[in-house]
Amino acid sequence: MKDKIRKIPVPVVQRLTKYLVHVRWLCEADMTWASSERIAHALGLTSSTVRQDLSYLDISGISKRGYETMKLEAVLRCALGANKINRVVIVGAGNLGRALALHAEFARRGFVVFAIFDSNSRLIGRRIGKVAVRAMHELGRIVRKEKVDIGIIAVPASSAQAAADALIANNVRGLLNLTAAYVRVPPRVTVVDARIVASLQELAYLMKVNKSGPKAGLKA
Amino acid sequence: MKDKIRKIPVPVVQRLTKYLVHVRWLCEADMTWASSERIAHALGLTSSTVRQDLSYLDISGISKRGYETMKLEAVLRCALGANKINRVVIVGAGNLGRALALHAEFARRGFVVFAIFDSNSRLIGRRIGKVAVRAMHELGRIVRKEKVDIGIIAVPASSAQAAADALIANNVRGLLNLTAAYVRVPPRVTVVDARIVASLQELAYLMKVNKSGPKAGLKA
DNA sequence: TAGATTGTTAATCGATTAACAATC
DNA sequence: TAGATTGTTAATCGATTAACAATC
Repeated sequence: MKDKIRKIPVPVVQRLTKYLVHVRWLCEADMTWASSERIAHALGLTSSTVRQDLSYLDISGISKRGYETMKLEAVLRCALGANKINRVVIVGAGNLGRALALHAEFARRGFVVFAIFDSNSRLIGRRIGKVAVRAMHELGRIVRKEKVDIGIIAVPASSAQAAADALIANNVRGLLNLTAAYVRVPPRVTVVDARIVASLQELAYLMKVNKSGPKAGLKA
Repeated sequence: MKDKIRKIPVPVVQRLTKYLVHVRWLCEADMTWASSERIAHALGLTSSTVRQDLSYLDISGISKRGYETMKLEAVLRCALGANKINRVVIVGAGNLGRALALHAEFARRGFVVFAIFDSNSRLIGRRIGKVAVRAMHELGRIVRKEKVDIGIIAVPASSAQAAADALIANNVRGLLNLTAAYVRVPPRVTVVDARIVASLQELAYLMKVNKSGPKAGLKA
């Protein structure tokens, strides 16, 4: 049982999100124990990687049994901050922005969408699930009032930096960038890119390479 | 001028997609030359990384000037296979699937959506942009007829594996997985995950760490 | 020419894998 | 007990950064 909370490397954090999904499923299926080998197999990893990763968490496994799934789920949620409610706004009410606003998975994982903004006046007022599209000039007021931490950027790439700047000016501390653009931010702000077209391009490249050269592309 | 085409590491491929976006913009702005230092600065990288990355491509820069943007765009497109048209289908006509089917950026980047499938009979026949939602039992016929290479999985996580299996059985060689589920595939098939909720969780974690400890989270 | 910038090699840094003693 | 499985250390592997001679 380790107690120092070491800073977890990014690749490990990315895998922890996968463990959480899988372990949640194991719990639902009433599996009370899971060995590193079984988890690894289920997610295309090695047991060594799994044990190394879980060693960042405040949990101990037991020889011959493995890890207790309920406890593992709890410590994963805790480490990832998945217990906390994260207050989110979406900028851009195009197809993607609207889809995300309606995405039930978000709320289920603790990401609550408080508002969606767009600069197109024809969209203003339109209801998207529980929220209505608002004008950009309302962004500051609402973000501050609702104490929003996270902004999702779903505007055209050419407006991405402007959207980021508006969010940052109103104390948003994290951005999820869905555009192809690179977004500059000050050090206190964290950005994660989730660029679907870039992922498709990566896929196309890997497929090209995989054509003759065997060995699958298990990644991300 | 190197001519051997080395296999490009995944982190490099991911950056190449960013260079392509940026260089396209430089071309449009009539910048004919760009140094590694300028590119690096624009994308939050070091010039060393940029030069190292570009050394995988069939291009030479010139001292004191840098790289010719038009030529760089061309070799990037070529290396990533971005000249080729990629034939795509989407499985799942929920909010996310529909948004992607309408996403103009796809077509512009050479990813043409040939069909969208759903198991919900109430959605069948509904038009989404240029395509209509089809029943799952039509998937095999259409994927084969249109020689589709790539399947985008936008179904609920619990159906992800079934969707993948259906696609793979019909010779699709690449999958973009938008669900939280882990998808098993044979070695000839390549998978890239683009899980938005996982990205949000990663963001939430990095924000937590970034709270006190300074030094920005520039990543992905 | 002098100075800027490339291309590449070597050094550093970090992540993954292997191995194995401890333990249930 | 014997065998399975953990936790951790050490070895390997790969990616990033630094440095610098070559060159325009």
